[in-house]
Amino acid sequence: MNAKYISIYHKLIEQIEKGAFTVGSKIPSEKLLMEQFDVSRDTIRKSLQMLEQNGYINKVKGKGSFILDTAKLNFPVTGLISFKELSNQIGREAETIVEILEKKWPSKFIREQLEIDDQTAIWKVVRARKIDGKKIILDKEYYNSSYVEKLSRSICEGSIFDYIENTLHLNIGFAKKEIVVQACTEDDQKYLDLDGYDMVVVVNTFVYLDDGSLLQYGQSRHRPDKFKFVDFARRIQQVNE
Amino acid sequence: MNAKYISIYHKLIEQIEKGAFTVGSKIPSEKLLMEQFDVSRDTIRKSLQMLEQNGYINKVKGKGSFILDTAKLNFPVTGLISFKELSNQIGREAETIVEILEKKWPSKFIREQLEIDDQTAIWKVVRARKIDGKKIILDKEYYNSSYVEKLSRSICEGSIFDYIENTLHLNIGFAKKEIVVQACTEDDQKYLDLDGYDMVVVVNTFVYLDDGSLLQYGQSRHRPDKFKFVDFARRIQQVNE
DNA sequence: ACGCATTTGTTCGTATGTATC
DNA sequence: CGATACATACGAACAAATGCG
Repeated sequence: MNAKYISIYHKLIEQIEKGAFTVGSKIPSEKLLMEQFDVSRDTIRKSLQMLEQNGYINKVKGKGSFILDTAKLNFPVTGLISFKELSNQIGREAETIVEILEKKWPSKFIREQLEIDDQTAIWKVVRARKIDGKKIILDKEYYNSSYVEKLSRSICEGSIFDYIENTLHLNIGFAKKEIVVQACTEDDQKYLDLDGYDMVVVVNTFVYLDDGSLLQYGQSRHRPDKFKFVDFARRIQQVNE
Repeated sequence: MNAKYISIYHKLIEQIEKGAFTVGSKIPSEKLLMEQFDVSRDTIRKSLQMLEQNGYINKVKGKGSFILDTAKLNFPVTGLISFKELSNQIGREAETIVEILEKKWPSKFIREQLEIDDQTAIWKVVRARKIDGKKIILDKEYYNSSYVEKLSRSICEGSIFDYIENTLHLNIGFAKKEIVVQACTEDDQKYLDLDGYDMVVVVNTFVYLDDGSLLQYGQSRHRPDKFKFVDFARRIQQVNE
């Protein structure tokens, strides 16, 4: 079903995570991989480019592609990842409590964030996230109901993204996140176990569909001592002329 | 000097930022761009892929490539960018005060972070960053002296990265950043105008050279109300099999 | 210092698949 | 259905960096 280069990308990740190559060592050359997978160089290069962009390898001209220490780089937190995927990865007991679920008309603030008029209803979802018995994240999300017509409590207890992608068959395209720190609000105190902290880390998120339309605005509010964001970045190519 | 696709990438950015295309509109098709720049489709596609990855456009199969609202997406903060580049971009009066500059033997903590032994000297640089008259960022950086032999006060007052790339001709490859929030330390109180805040946002950074060797470990400590981090992410391709 | 083999980087060409309109 | 536009895949050639003898 998938493109060859994507399936090779996943196969290589599997090998890397299995420890088939030691950290700092070279992976087979493009020529060898071509033969192993019986594909063209173009296809292998696309797979390797994905590995490079996602921080698995570092390519050096004339030398080869080297495995990076993904454990040390504390992967992956950059990018779009849902709370459910995250809790699966960290392997800790996590629980989601749906505090509010309602379809309503948008306030001025939400109209501005979602770029809609007052004739477009929205779904408002507020969920507290419990890890190791403490409520440390408060997620407030607003969905454009033109794209998500119906939401239920049971969907919200699982992964809304799962529902959007696999049931509604909408394709998430990209997202913008903004991280700031704010004084905590009454809602934070009401829904979170703040443990004395008077500030929260706020991650504002705008999620767009494949075709560029704005699906969701969300605020993820974290207790400061439990927040961590990891980013992997490559140096942007410079102009030499 | 540069590769064609990189120079076309920069030319297209220039056009986009000049407002040659309106937000939400299509840019010329790959076929047209091929003719305009007189290059192959492969070259154009590489340029467009870079634009897409850096959040300038959104490509939709069968439709075209659409301009994203880069102003709204609040560019660019993701990725590697030095304080000097940043202050140029935001266009505010910014000043750097070099508080500490010394070559010394590494502590145990720094040895672990930089993955060196106690025979490798390090450069320690502490700089306060003043914006609009207030010291709001404290940068503590440690460089492996095997790569950076000499540092001077005047270099530190400008951009150390400039010096590393343009004078030492070392190529920065990639970096890992980690964002956390911590209680402020004595140093924070000593060097920053904290304005009553008792927490700081800490960005831990590991900067690697082209060949994968670790050049720098740094802590960038920010007053919480003045901190903002923006991230642009694309949905990672899923397995469909 | 030099040439040669290896490896990745860039560019071109061509063909076919798939989504949109 | 046909035209357009982007996606995937293969092949080929040369450039540039590296390592070795």
